Amino acid sequence: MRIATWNVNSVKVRLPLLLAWLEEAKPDVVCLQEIKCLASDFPELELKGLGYHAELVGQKSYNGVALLAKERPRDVIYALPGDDTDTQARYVEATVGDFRVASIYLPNGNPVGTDKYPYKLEWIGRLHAHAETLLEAETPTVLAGDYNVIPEEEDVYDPAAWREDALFRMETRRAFRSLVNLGFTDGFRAIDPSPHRYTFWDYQAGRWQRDEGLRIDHLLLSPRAADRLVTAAIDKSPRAKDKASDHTPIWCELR
DNA sequence: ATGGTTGCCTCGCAA
Repeated sequence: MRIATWNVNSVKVRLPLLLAWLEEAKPDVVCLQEIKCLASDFPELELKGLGYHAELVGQKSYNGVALLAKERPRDVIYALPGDDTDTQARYVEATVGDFRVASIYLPNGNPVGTDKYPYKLEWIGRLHAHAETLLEAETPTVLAGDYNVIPEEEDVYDPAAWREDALFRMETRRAFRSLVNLGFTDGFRAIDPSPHRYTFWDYQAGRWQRDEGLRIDHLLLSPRAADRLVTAAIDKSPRAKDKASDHTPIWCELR
């Protein structure tokens, strides 16, 4: 089972690239983030044409996550539990085959010093609590998505410049580490330990051309999923194309 | 050099 995650930064704009990549990479499950549209505007028919079922939670202009799967997803939940007042479309989770898979768009949190940052920390706290529940079920689980967290210095081109950013400051990294320490494996890192492997490059200042990026999209594997990990990779090819997202897909193969 | 770009029912905001 090949499971991928990709922040597409508008599914409408990215649809030609997305369809081309699905045909080439043939993932069984794809978690999308920042679809930036209502469910009624989601290109369900085009994706069905390539054999993908879609489960999603949409929102106008911002956020929005989807889960695409060749097998029909079951037992879908459309929000991260723990706060019924949170209306931001950032979480969808379902069972595909014998895996539980979540598509996650964790809040960015910038600028630090506004209410955006405590919202990010609270969101990670809710994810931590929910992850504990998921682990108790002992179903092989993959929490995939844009975490907006740079885990280590080697995951950013200029750690000093990013030290106080919401994606990298110590409080953020500690919260992420605490989530991982519940027993998850960073699926990409388990396969490729080399530094400076990025999943995001800012559109500005020639960051892509200079390979000055961030590793902020992650596949967190529960112990039973990690036991089945065969390989994982970042596919940089979509980032090089015209009309690219600022993120590129990462995927893992689980036997 | 506080630059630069993309996407949003755009004229500011989020990333």
